[in-house]
Amino acid sequence: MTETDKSASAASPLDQFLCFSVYAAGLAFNRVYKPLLDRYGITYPQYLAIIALSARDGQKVSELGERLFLESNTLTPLIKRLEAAGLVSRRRDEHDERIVRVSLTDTGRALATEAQACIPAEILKASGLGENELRALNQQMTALGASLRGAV
Amino acid sequence: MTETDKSASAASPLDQFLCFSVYAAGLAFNRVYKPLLDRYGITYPQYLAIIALSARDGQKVSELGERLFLESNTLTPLIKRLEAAGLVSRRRDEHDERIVRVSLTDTGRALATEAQACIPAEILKASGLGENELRALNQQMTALGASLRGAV
DNA sequence: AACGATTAGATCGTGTGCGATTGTTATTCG
DNA sequence: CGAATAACAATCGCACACGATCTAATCGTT
Repeated sequence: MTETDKSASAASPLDQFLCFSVYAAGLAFNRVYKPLLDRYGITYPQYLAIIALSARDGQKVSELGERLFLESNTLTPLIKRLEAAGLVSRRRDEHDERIVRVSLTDTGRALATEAQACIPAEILKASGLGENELRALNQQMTALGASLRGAV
Repeated sequence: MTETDKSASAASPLDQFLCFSVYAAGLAFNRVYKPLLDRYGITYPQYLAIIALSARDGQKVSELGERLFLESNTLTPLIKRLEAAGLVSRRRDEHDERIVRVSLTDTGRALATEAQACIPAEILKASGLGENELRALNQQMTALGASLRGAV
């Protein structure tokens, strides 16, 4: 394993970039999840939104956005697709009509439960990591994200 | 710092997902890069493509795709935008007309040089990591991507 | 030479991300 | 009270990602 390793492709300057390995790992995660999620008819970001909703129902769009690091311009259409699929419901807050609260439907909650029961194990296997390694890497990536976000 | 830490948002099941911390770090990288790249009028994926091209000129679209883990359906429009911006040139291989070879123009090469001179230092700073930590994390993410890709 | 099979890239439709703007509903303050 | 302001979600335009399909060029076999 030297700097002239050709196992996958010739050495590339991209190999030196953490941003690139993160980008590429993100693409790879997406591709591993896709066939698993196709069974449920949802996309990977939709899956993340459902996980976030499974923690607490009736979250505001902006709260969901804080958890997912997304804004209404991305979330509104995504949530509407989940609504069209019958997985979530949207309703205006009765005390503040500016706010839209999102909840899982029974179907959505069942999907969240079922998906969380099968998928994580498959991902763990695909990652090639042990549970402890995965947890450690997760912490580092969480910290990295926090640093990058705070660096503005 | 307990499981009820509320510093950013209440604990979320997403916190347990490596895929999510990677996803969120990817979003965060994108947002750190955006103002830096806006000066050059390019996007983050375009920047990665230019870095990949700076290693070797005249790469095939498919070679570029192997480096970036993308396919022609994504790369063709991206490269055409770079061409429209005057940063790369596209020409058919003279021995095999199916192949399109992509090269940096002088402008594109100058941009690659300049961008690589300023940006990595800013990113290192924003990441909150030391050089060694960054290198170690990069290796782990590269390995993770390789595992996920091979797991199909 | 001629045919089908393979390869390379381009194209199309859908779903994110995101900067910028808009519309509507609360809140603040004169 | 009423006008300015702020907050919230929605909308719009553009640029990725990606499955699916298409076209054109080459290769392999006979």
